[in-house]
Amino acid sequence: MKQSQLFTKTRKEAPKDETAKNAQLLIRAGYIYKEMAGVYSYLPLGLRVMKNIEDIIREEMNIIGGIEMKTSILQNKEIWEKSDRWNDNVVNNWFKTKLKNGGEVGLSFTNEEAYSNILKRYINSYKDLPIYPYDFKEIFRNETRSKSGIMRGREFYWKALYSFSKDEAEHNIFYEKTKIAYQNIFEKVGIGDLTYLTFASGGTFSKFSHEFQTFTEAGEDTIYVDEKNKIAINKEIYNDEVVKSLGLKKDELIEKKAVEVGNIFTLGTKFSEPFDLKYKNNKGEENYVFMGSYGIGLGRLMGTIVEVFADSKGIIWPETVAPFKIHLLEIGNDEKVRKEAEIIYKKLLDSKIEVLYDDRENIRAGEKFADADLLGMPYQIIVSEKNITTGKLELKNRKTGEVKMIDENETDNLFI
RNA sequence: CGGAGUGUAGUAUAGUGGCAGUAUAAAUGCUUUGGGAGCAUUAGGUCCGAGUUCGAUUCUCGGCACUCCGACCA
Repeated sequence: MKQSQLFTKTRKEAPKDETAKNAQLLIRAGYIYKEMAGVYSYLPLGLRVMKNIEDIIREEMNIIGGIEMKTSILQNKEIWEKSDRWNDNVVNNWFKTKLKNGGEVGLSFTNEEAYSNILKRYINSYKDLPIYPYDFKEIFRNETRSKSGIMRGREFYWKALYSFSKDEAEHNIFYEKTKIAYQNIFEKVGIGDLTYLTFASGGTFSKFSHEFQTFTEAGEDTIYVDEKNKIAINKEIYNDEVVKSLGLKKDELIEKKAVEVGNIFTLGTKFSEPFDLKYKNNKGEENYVFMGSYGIGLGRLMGTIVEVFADSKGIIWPETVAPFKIHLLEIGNDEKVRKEAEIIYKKLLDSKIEVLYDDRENIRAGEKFADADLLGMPYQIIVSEKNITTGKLELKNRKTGEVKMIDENETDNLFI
């Protein structure tokens, strides 16, 4: 993409109504636009990051048998009354609205009810199970206080998968698979080393649920970490008994601030009972379906990546999620430079390498460099008069700052 | 939801009961061109409502918005 076609602009100064680093940088760089507290629009660059994250998650979900669908945003009150979660005393952060005929609907706030209700129509026999539907979806929560930029919003985009299994044993097999899938996802988006499987409070059907917590001072959670075994315990359940039951030693645990980027949860029959979600086994006996839920907040994940990698100059995207892999900078107003940059731009496009080409005219070198650092593409290729007279290009690694001089024809195979 | 604070130009900030200033972004011209350039010119602003006052951006009250601390986060 040519940068001259991009309507967003960078800003030097952070907005006064944001203190979270992720929001400050993403707004300054033109990835997101703040609509109101806890509500952000995703601008062209921001959307590209979200889509990259979405693709990584989708791939892993499909590998473990996930099947993508899309549930509605407007939610039927009657369905939520079955699980008693329409009740304001039970759930106090719904966005509810009225239909013209006076009826009430809600903006989807989580997905258990929607899935249980739909799947009841399609699950009859043990032959129908297990199944693992999921969707990517906007979720709305009327938080009394949203904060931390895009890490805790009133409107956010998430992936939620629900597992429908015949029994607990079958459920457990899938549950273990999702742990691996989740760890793969966090590896792929670049925060694997910083992300720990964390034991958190379970529910009726299991002692623990599991969160994936990423170390960052921007996080809202406190966890106790065993770095050797790569597991952690959330402060909310941290006590001697829990430490012991997990085979850990208290004096080997380190306290850390972290953000919950994903969680997996055994639901058991909590929802299949109120929805009367049953199947017949091979003896004709009826049993409740055994459920689990598996969520990842994409905006929160994107914000976490910014928090974790940014430096004083701006954002640093891991290659896998960067809106463009390469930022091609044309330096100086020179016809020869422009022609050379155009050629390289076309070559990169032909090689299917995603490139943002800073073709803006009459912008000084310093400003282009500063913008490129703020925007945070993993590599910058610099074309200038100085470079083309020697037949070389400058390749700069945004993260390390390392600069390599490469031949013009080397661009073909550098980034495959 | 409890507590605290802030609303001034597109953005970031000064300041004042009596003509609202600076930086930056924007527009025009000239110069400049490897780390957010220089000069000149132009355009652009006091969140909304009520009250006090000769006069309110400033003081008072109400509303709205935003931020922070806490609670909540199924």
